[in-house]
Amino acid sequence: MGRPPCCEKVGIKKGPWTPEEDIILVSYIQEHGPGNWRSVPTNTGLLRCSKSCRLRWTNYLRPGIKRGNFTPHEEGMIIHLQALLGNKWAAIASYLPQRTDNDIKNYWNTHLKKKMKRFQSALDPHMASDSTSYHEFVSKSFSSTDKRSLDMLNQQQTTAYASSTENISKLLQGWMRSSSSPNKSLNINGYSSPDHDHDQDKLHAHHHNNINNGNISAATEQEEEEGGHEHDDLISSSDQEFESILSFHNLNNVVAAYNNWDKSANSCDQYSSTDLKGSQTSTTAATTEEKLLIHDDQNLKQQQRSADNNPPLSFLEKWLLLDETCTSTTAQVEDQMMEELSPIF
DNA sequence: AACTCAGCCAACCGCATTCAG
DNA sequence: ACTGAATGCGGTTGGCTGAGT
Repeated sequence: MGRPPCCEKVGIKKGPWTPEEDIILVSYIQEHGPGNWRSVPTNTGLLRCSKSCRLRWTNYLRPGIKRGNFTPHEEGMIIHLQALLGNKWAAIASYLPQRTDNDIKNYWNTHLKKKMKRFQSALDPHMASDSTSYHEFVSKSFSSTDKRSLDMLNQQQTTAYASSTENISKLLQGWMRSSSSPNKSLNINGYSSPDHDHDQDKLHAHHHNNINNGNISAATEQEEEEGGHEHDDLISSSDQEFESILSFHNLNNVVAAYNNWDKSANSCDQYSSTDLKGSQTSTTAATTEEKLLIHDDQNLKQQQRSADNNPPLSFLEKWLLLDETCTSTTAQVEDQMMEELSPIF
């Protein structure tokens, strides 16, 4: 016969997780590692279904998850990947390891889809003649070479847990806060670090400045050339930003920027590697996370080795890979990128 | 101050695939 | 080889929150 049932339907708790439950789950996974979800509710005493435990871990408690404040860079990646892969959120999330598929899916449904709609409706009068949808438009911007690049990238990388214990410490801090101030809402969103959010806001604002400082995309240019000013009002600033994200037309600038960027990416790789080593030595307990860290370091080295044996990466690969291996200095690199790629972003 | 409404997001549901027995 | 549970994944929903009236 098959396996015994994973969990009984009766006595299973549903709804939002409490900080106490989170702590129980996190400490169990720290001890035993993620996986074997069936045994989690039994061994922890949590009145949750194994499925619920796995979801809670992967979507919220897993270390290294970045929450909220999607950067324009991430937006661009999501838009391109969605155009390429469709609603394969797990596949898209594999290129953005700091984001969960649920997070990306939510962000797409609540923000990007609307932007797309506005963008499309603003462009429609021009697109109507050749029935080009935004999907086709984006796909055209994204060459078949890039599709191959994505496949290559998928083979090269393994999904890696980020090296920080940020989430767990936030969890503990949030729990301490909520314990000491019972009136305070136990809203799990409260775990997010205000400093982090602040930095993200600054970064976001910076990107917006760069974007809004006069980058006219191909579509807008086309409109101007055709004297289609009647739709100017329809294209909001966010649409312009959006078009900028989609536009890969100024390839000369891309190549120039890429050459410079390549250097920063290399130094960044070193950075992340030493970061990992540093964090390994600084922790004393041999936690599961440490094991994952060591695993990650090995993966990183393996990636670097395999990269040495492979042909030069395309611009897109660098873009994507950089985001994977260099999260600690993403802000710096993005700033540099935004300056260098100003005609595009 | 009270109410309504829309936006957002965590979590659930159900289907498809994988895999243990 | 077969069965059925475990797992993965995408779609959907319920409840919270803040803005508007």
